[in-house]
Amino acid sequence: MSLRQAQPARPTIRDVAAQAGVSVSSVSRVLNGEPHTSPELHARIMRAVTRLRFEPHSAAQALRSRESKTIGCMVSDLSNPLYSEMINGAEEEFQRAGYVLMLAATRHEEDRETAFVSAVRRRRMDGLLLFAGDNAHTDFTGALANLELPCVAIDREVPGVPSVRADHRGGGLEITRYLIGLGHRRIALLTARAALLPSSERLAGYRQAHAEAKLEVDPDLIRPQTQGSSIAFSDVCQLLRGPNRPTAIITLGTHMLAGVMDALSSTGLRYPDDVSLVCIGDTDLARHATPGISALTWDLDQMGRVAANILLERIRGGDEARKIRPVYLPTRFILRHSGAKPRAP
Amino acid sequence: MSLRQAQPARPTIRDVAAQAGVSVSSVSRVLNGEPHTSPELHARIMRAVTRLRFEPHSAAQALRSRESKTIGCMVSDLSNPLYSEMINGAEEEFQRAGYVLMLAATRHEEDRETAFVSAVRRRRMDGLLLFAGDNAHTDFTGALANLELPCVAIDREVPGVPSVRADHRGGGLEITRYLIGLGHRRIALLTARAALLPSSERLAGYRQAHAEAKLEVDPDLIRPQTQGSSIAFSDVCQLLRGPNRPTAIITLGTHMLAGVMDALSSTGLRYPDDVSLVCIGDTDLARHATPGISALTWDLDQMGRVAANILLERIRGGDEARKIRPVYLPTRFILRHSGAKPRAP
DNA sequence: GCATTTCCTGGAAACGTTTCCATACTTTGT
DNA sequence: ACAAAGTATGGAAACGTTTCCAGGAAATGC
Repeated sequence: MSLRQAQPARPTIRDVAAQAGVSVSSVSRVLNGEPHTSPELHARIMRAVTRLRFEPHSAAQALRSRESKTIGCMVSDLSNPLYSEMINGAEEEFQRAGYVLMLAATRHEEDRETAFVSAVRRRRMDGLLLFAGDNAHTDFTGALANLELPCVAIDREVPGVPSVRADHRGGGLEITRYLIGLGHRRIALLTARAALLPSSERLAGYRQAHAEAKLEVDPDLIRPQTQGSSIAFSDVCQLLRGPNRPTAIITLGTHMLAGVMDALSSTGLRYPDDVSLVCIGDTDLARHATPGISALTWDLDQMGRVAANILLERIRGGDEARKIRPVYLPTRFILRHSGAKPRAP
Repeated sequence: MSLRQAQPARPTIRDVAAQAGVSVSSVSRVLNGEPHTSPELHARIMRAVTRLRFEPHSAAQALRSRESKTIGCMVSDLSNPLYSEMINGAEEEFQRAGYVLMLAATRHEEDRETAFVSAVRRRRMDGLLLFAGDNAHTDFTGALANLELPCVAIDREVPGVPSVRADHRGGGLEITRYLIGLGHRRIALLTARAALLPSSERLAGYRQAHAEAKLEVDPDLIRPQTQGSSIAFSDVCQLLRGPNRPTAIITLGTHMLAGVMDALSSTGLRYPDDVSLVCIGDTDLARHATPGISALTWDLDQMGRVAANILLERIRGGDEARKIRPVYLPTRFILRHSGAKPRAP
């Protein structure tokens, strides 16, 4: 008598075949819906399957058939609502197509990224969905190139990999134009590190708007943030207390708006009178702050779904799977009451 | 010449053995760090492994060794930040232990729940992490009982399954006592459906606080919400416009606070003067609304980690894996300025 | 110096599917 | 009526590991 309780052995396809009095191959054919199976055979086998509560062993299936019905999904941070909403949409599409999602959070560490790529290879996953990540991780993108696996990137540029992106450049352009149009000349930009595609794109839009208006960009006003609200807080305090302070702030990062608002109350300044504000993401905070905060947003759920479907298409090996030109989703600027003309100095 | 490019065959353990001039079993032993392997053998094999870039096929491993190094994770809604933060913590622990997370969003549909349990069985996952779900889904919990698999539930009651729970009862008690202490007698409770454990527990706390103060609970003030902010909005409007309106509102659901705030501005009422407010979750909105909103919260990341480690412990089959008494994590009440004495009627 | 144990290694049988091939039986075309 | 083509089934060989078993070499006990 062993310590570990002997598990009641699970039925195999062989048991089903025996129970139904047919061959193993017939069971496999019926279960996979192949043609050339008679109705009686089908019925007999299905009866045996339900009686024995047979469930095929997917490792065996994967081993033999060389597909795991599994999608890898790599994201820097699962708790970022921007990402989790996209994943939510993508997962729904994968589920519908019979795939299961395998998730890994990389926390922007290249080691974890390569480790996950390794897991993707060993597990023979059928596809890989990549979320925004650091462009500087070239070892990783190199490993990816050798992967020979259907991939789709979301808001990330990887050579040879098709991507789905929000039009962050256009969005950055639009909000900067808006602020410049109000009369602002010193517009601070709080953004994530430029190594992330959305940040660099928005920055490009910001610069373009300045160029159009023949304005110089003061590099001191561009503040890449490595973390969330805490860093934004001190950075903004410094900006606002310094000489020649900005008259508008664009905050382009999850949770960063909170830091900015802290900094405002800490310095005793108010929006929109003292500074104009524009943030990213149509969050509860942006919507319900008083006054409401103008926000740049786009359809996250949709973005996840689009990416998932492109990936599924690639896995199925459709001909159009060849094209790797990025797909762009539009951004939308929600105008609220956090912007005003700058006061005369 | 076939259409599909012939993939360069990946090396198998046999290739490694040939390359190193040893037997397949020796390669397996070395790779799995078993004892009784000489240093030279080890070196020769590792050299062959790196030269060939060998990566074991995990389906084959799973088939033979009967463990998939995979954890299933079932959650109703991935985009709910409460959940995604817990998952984030749990995933980190699993990653550290060499497991990969397989995720499924069930959207509270029992079909999807049972479908995922089936996937868990077919894929021979090593464990299952269950997030808050509908207690009424007894078919599902029944299927779970037959699963014979290490499980841990988070904020969910499943017979025979150990769980990790926040002390929602205590939290509900604390905030209701606080409001009663301020003098409130008509306290509305907006909560998710009572079929979810956190809701029912908080409701119990709410009732207990009333009982302690020898107060009747007006059932009309308890408003289970099926959806997010939109429903809360109309429900609160109705409550506030009706006769004998509540003097305090407890909102216990993600995004529900936003709906309540909409309802307030729509009815022209203000907090804390006209109504006191308490919400769940230390969100950006609660923190930065003016005035700040008192919130009931707990450590989500920690909760995910604790659950993950209990599950890992169970998988390893430790003796103490037997105990299934729930583990409780404390809640914390963050007092801000959304509460005041009710005005004299 | 011989019997026993311990250490290292190789051979081969699983694990549970899918898929190729062969075969017996039908149908179709002429 | 006979060849050819098609349909339904079974047998057996993969797929790539781990693990059991056996056996030779080395170390240990007397």
